[in-house]
Amino acid sequence: MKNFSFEIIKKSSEAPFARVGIIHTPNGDIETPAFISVGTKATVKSILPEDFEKYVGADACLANTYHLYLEPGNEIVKKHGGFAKMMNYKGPTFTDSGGFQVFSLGAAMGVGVSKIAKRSDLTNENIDKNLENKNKSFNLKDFIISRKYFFIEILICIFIGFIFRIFSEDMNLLLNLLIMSISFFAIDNLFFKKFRLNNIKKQKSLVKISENGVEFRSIIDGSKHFFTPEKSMEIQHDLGADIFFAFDECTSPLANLDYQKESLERTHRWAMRSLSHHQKLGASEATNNMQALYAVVQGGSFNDLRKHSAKTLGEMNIEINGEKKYFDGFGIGGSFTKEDMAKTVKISTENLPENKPRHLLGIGEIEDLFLGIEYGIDTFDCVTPTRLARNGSLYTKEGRINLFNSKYKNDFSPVCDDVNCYAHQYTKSYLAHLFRSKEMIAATISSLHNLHFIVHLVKNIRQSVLEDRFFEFKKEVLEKYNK
RNA sequence: GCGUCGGUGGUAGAGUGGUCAAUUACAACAGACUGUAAAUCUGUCACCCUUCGGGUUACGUUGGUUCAAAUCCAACCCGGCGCA
Repeated sequence: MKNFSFEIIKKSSEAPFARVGIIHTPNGDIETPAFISVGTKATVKSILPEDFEKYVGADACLANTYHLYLEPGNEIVKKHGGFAKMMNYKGPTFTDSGGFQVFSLGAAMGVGVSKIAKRSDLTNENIDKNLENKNKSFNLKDFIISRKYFFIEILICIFIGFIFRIFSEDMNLLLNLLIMSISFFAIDNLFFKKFRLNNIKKQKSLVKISENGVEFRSIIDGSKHFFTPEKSMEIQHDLGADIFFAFDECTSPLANLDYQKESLERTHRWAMRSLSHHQKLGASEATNNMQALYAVVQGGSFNDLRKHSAKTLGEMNIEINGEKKYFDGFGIGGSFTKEDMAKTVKISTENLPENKPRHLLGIGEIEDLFLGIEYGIDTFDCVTPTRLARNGSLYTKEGRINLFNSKYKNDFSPVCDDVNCYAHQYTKSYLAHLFRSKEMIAATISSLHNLHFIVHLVKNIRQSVLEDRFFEFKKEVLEKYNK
């Protein structure tokens, strides 16, 4: 059984940052660049773990701390000997720290913000609105809109106020107003409750961030849980992945510079606490392995912050018995616009130590994979292939298709023209039928296909770097895909 | 034959005098999805005009009452049930 290490086999002669390497882990090697499939709750959704190994040909998979902590609970996972054993998966594994849920259940909750923002959304107005949402829990406008007969209620109250005035003419105006407002709430609650429009109510954030950590509300039952960097480390030690991440905050793309700065510094302090607690915990009790810990570079779309973050985390260390312990690798996280992605990734990687692996968190569209590799990314993970697959979208060399479109009812061509792909043996028409009739294996076949497609695309990009024809391959693939 | 209940958009099924081109669900047709609140979500869904908006025809058929009818009345047609 090997300990964690990373070796670079070749640096691209064309793209100055691109490289080919191997990450050695106790559970096998990952030939980089590689796409890591996501299996949030210790299952790659809709696929049997054995089929995942057999048909996808992926090098590794990634699970999530927050989700496994809530269900079935890290103690239970630990008793299985880690999540990989639990799901009978034999390859290398990752766990995410729960840092992404700080965003997805927090700033993004019910607001319709994705971590990849469109530049058009990044107006000052939206950024201000984002701040407002954070500061205000009561919104007068929503209060009024949600009451269908608000003005009738007001009229009734004014009428009541009027009557009171008639009966005692010397009544204090303030008292009169008080009576009116009390009667408003009384009437509102007694008679107009059923006319409230609840769908206007925004869903509230499920997280509260403080210096010490993050208070989460369970998405399952609403119960309160407090994550600190130490707690995240402990859970991830129980989950027993080969590679895991320091607890961080994934900020909203709508956050302004001041907030990004404040959050970044906190994420750095959390990184230090993660590193030190990881060393204190030692080898994972679940697996008896010393896991590899990655820090997460943040800083949004701001160049200075990204550079600062990469440098700080790259140098961060803790001295144990006279030996300095550093992070084993680095994740690049956070949010940015599509346009800023290249710049952001480049600034991050060029300021990180060269001999350590870099993982681009949650990125995985076709163009982005080329982009990431071009700028020195070694591993990716992304939910897109499996989520799209479940929703009826498939990757093809000619672009993405939606199998729900009526034209596929009569399309008898194979789902995939790669004979090595499991989906090759079925027609699009059949798969379209499975989707329309809501049959479960629609998701299975599609997920196998999409994962196979992406995993092998990255493998092919790796090969193209080895053969010094990265740009040629990129052009060939993207031209066809975006046609 | 008598009695009784009913006939609403592709389907199921609300509405029972103006707020109704008609709630809702399903189906259909599109779109979205980037460290998984996601087998999810959004939009369109009578016809016409250029969007706001406006116009036309529509709740079995025909006629009536009314300023106003899917909604009330009458006759007819069709269906379920009960009795002969």
